[in-house]
Amino acid sequence: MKNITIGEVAEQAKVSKSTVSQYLNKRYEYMSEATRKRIEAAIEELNYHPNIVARSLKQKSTFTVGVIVANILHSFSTQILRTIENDLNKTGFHVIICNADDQPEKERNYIEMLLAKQVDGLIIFPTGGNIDLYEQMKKKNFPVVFMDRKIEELGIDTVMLDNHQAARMAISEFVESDYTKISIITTSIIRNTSPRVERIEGYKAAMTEHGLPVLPEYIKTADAEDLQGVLQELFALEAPPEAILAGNDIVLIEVLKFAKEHRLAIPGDVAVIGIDEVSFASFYTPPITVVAQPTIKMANKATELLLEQINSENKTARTAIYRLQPSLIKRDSC
Amino acid sequence: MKNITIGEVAEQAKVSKSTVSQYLNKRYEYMSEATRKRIEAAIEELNYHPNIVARSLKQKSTFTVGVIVANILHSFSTQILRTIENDLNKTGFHVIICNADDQPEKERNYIEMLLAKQVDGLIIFPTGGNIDLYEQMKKKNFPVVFMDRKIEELGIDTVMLDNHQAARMAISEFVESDYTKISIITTSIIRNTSPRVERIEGYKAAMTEHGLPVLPEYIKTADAEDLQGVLQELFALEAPPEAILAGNDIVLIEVLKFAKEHRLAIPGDVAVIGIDEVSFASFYTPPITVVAQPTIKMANKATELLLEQINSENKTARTAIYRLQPSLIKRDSC
DNA sequence: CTGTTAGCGCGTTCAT
DNA sequence: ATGAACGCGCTAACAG
Repeated sequence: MKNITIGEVAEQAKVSKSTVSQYLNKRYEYMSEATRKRIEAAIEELNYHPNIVARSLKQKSTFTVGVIVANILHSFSTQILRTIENDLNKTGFHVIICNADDQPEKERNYIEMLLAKQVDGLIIFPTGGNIDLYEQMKKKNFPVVFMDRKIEELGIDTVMLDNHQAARMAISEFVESDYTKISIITTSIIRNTSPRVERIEGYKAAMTEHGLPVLPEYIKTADAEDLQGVLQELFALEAPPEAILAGNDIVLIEVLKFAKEHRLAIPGDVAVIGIDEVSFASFYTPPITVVAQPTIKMANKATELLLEQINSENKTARTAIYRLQPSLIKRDSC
Repeated sequence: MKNITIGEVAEQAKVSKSTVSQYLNKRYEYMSEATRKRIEAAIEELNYHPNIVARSLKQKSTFTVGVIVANILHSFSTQILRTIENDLNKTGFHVIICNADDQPEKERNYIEMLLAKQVDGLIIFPTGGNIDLYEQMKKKNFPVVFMDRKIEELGIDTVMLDNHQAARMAISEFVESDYTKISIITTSIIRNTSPRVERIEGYKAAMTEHGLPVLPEYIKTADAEDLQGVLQELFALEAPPEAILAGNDIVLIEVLKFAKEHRLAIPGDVAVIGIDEVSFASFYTPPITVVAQPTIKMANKATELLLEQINSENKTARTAIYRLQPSLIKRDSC
């Protein structure tokens, strides 16, 4: 019923605890063949498994990292999560997944709990609402990497999309197809998260470059539940947009719903490009053109950076923001 | 740089460690207002946070549970995961997520590691390949609940869909629309997982009830990458099916791809019903009829059962299989 | 009300 | 080659 300990193994094998410990840590150099066999047998017989918690207490390493996503509803998050989990497990780490739900208070809680649990590192999609905590970890040299969003002036490794480029690619694509009335819609969160801001900036820059006017009424931001209303407004305009850039998968879905309900032909009545690849893009009618994030590469990079931090003693770790390039997947919605 | 301990707080506050411990555990009944304040101040000043690992070592509880999904690629898994995480976090538990990738060896590894890490309980989508481990946990009275798949004769709490009913609902729907040549396609895994088997059984039973022949060539099972081939075969038949029941979201996607590529009109050339709700079902062209699993309820039930087990000392826990009912979401693909 | 003491399970010198 | 003893950070009697 109860868990057996190293002591009981030692007893069973007629040796001392430390000898068993040696064995467990594969330091059998100074150990007779005979005792080794005995220990092996004892472990087998008792079905002994070392208590990692106790080991962690001593060794200061739990082989566990925490991942805090801003919002688990985005397909982007789950894709990233999937490959982080995969990468990290290969290295023998477990990952505790937490969903901050875009709420800084939740994020704060998670960070504190995870630190108290002595995780070896953290990958965070920061809400931006806990600068003090971020700074504290940075100062303590605790392994952290940010994903998707950057927090300026903090010097924390960050991997994110080249959002400017993502917006540009989409706009160029629209322009090539001779659309000029182009709208961008993003989901809003209270804080000005960098992806949202940057995508809008990129949109503006690209529009200007193409000699197109930047009209505020074409730039929309709303919570998921208000998206239909926003779309109503957009199409009630005197000059409704001919093309919509959906800032993420959730927006894209709402746009497609709207188009369906209002019998707007894509791309006839309105062209659409989404940021973030979605499961149905390739076989939708029409197939949806999309600017895809290199989620696998991003996740790989993040775990790589984190492991580097975890395994390096030197505090002179140079930090950087890694911007990965999006790719346009041309299909027929534009 | 280093973490501060309860000892340093005690020192700072001029009391003993145990008094600080009392304070931390909110047992300030027998503590002078003054010392309480001092401790509070010391904690604040030192920015002290208790080391949960050390606490766990003593208390035998890590407030962490592990969830091992069979295959994280299924939307069903991620939906379940999402609400388990949510439910459990409300109760102060963290969740370590592992993806067994349908490989029993991986599952075995995860179970052993998680147990060694002293998690308080496990929710498993069992591969079925580690009966000995399951039995062992059961015997030790270790909190476990199975999700989605049952392992017979083990007496472990299990929450799963009424798969028979799911298949029946779909078949009835097809029959009501006068389809008679009905095929079912599922993804295969080496082991005979119960959902797959039960859905096929349900299909057969329903077909028979409706006086329809059960044709082996209409019952297909394949890995995701072979699904297109299977569909080829199906439509190369002398009497190709008029309707397809897709056993899960992955199959559904492949069916829709196939239909698109081969210009098969839905439901004109082939009617389709999927098991598992998908993000695009409601606004696809045509909107896809689907048998949805009550994922939220299932996850709620699982965490409820797990917490019950964790919080109960009595080993007379009666166990059961909880079958939740699917619901048909009628749309236009059939 | 507060301090002393003794573990929790394991790893690590330091002797032997 | 092996064992005794101590410490990791915290909790829990038990004194006082």
